[in-house]
Amino acid sequence: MIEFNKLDKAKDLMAAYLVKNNLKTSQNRNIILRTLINSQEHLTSEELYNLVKEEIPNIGMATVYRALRLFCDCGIANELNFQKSKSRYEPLLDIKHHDHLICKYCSKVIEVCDEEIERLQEVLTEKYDFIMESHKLEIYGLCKECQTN
Amino acid sequence: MIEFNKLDKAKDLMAAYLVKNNLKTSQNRNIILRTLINSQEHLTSEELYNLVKEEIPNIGMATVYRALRLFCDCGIANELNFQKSKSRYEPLLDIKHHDHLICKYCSKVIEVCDEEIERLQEVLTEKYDFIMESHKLEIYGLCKECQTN
DNA sequence: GTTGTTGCAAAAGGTTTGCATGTAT
DNA sequence: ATACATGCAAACCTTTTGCAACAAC
Repeated sequence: MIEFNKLDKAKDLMAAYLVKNNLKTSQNRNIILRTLINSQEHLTSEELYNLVKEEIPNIGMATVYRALRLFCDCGIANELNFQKSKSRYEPLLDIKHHDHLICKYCSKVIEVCDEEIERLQEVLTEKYDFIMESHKLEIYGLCKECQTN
Repeated sequence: MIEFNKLDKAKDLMAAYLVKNNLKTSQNRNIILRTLINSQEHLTSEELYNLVKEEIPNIGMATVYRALRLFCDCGIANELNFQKSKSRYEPLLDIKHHDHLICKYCSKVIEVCDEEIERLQEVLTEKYDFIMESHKLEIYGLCKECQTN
């Protein structure tokens, strides 16, 4: 059984995008990409910046932002806006659309998927002659662990 | 048939909140409240500020922000964050929880409600032993009118 | 050699806060 | 008379941008 390698797939996606847009490869961007993909969390730009800084001490915040925008354009990452004025980013590879349960107390994010809700959303939008391009469902509350505290 | 008066209800809610927290009434805040409630749109703070300015030319932006925070604390209004770094506010009175269809082209917001989706969200959260406190469903796409353009 | 990438600093954009003054109780 | 509300300006925080130096092709 061959283990699927997310990072390689991300690199391929990015390489194709770079070629298509006449952009150049860069060491820094590759490291930012690896750091984002290997982290299983939904990082803020600042968290990602701090992680990357361990490897590239003099990296600039702007470089991280520019890389993140490029990853979103490639389809490698997704920008999430759970709360005002602080974006988080999630790798997008080979995951179906999913929703988020967000714990208000520990800030943990649980990814969930419900086919029936997805289907009903389509029915709902059709009722309004609305063409759905994307959607997000966020449920805020108290996770299992925080309930005991 | 007596028409339900949203503004009066909002005023009552606010009055109770002010008393409970030893706050004072204010002319400006009342005008901001009326302007918000009477507008049926999802205003940004700036849009609200500009509307209020017609009545109180020298009103400050800070006053609008302070009022909006208070309205949210009262349960009179709800802060929406459809896109990064620009909040919109909707009056909350006597409306059931609802979701939003947001047109990416004309920025129109359609309020919708689907009981079945609401119910399935409860089932979903129970599956994860998650206690839901609030949730939001936002569907982005192309509204009926924009499809013909 | 040309052009994209980077770090830095400055700017931008939305929101909040400090402070002296005004206003409600 | 006390303490909250206000307008103004400055501060704040996240994100973007201009620019000269650097790196990839």
